Amino acid sequence: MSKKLVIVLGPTGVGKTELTLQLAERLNTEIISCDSRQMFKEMSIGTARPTEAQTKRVKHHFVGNLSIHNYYSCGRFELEVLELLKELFKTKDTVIMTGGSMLYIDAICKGIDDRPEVNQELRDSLWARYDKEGIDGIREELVKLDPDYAAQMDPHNYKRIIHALEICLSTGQPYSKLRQETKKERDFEIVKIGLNLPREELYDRINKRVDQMMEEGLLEEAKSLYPQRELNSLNTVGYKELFNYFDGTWDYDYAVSMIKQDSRRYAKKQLTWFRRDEEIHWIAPTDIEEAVKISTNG
RNA sequence: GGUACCAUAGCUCAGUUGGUAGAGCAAAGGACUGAAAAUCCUUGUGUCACCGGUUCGAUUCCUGUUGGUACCA
Repeated sequence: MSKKLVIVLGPTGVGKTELTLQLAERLNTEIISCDSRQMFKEMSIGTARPTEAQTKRVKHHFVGNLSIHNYYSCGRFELEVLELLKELFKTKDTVIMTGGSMLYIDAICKGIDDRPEVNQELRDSLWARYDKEGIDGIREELVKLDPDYAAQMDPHNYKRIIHALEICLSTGQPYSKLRQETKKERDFEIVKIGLNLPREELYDRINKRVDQMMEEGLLEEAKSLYPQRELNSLNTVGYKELFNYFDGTWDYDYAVSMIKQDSRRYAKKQLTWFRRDEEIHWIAPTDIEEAVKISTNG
């Protein structure tokens, strides 16, 4: 019998956690989280990480397994998940993955190019150059080192320019040479279930969930992480807004309203990404029977 | 009750010396292969409060009405 990975995806706050728990119990299997922020053990309330009660119901992987100081990437995620799946498929026919990190989902489904990991010193020096010379300076450098990529990419997106330069400079060849973007074949079946709600209802849920996070103590959690606010892992909705409050640049009510707004925008961005994926079976977040049916018929 | 000012996009406001209007924010749409909850791009038709008047033509000027703000009673 062929092995199957069921991926439950959808925008933030739609109700993935609860449906996935029920689904895992019905299929007697485990859950792999596909969430680039729930991995950090220091960030619990603001990432709506599954509670202890929930992780006791079903075993979860990639939740609270990293520190905010750790470097991580979707490339590592691909390798580690494939490794884990090999183990899990020894005893399970079906494994569930859930989360909303679009690129991470793609890394598992389609694979990602082999590419060297970034050297921190090189990265720091390129950022320093960007600060000093602005986007024109780094773009000109990319035009020299990889004119093909420079011509096709978004010329305003400094993060992509910097990353392309990192690859050019560390490998000695143009970044575009390493961009294969070929889909990798998997030796297991993949089924995607998408959860969605009418936009207004989704936004209402998101707003209420932010209020709930504040009641649960997000302010204290963010306060304790404030000294490390420069870390990339903390460039995260729910934390970065409160850092502005601690700075004194925003007042409390405004910061909370911005967490809501940024969460809504994130949900919209996720939906934009998922919309073009025709493999997704869209269902209502409460429709567990349909989820079971899709998972078992495949 | 009197006087003055205001009423334009979902919000805050600009503007048209009379030829039916534009910014910021919100919102929507989109891009996307290693820091992705990141980063970046695109999008502004709205009875210009309502009823009349003047005018070839009124959102703009005038009368009145309604609502708001301030001051005076």
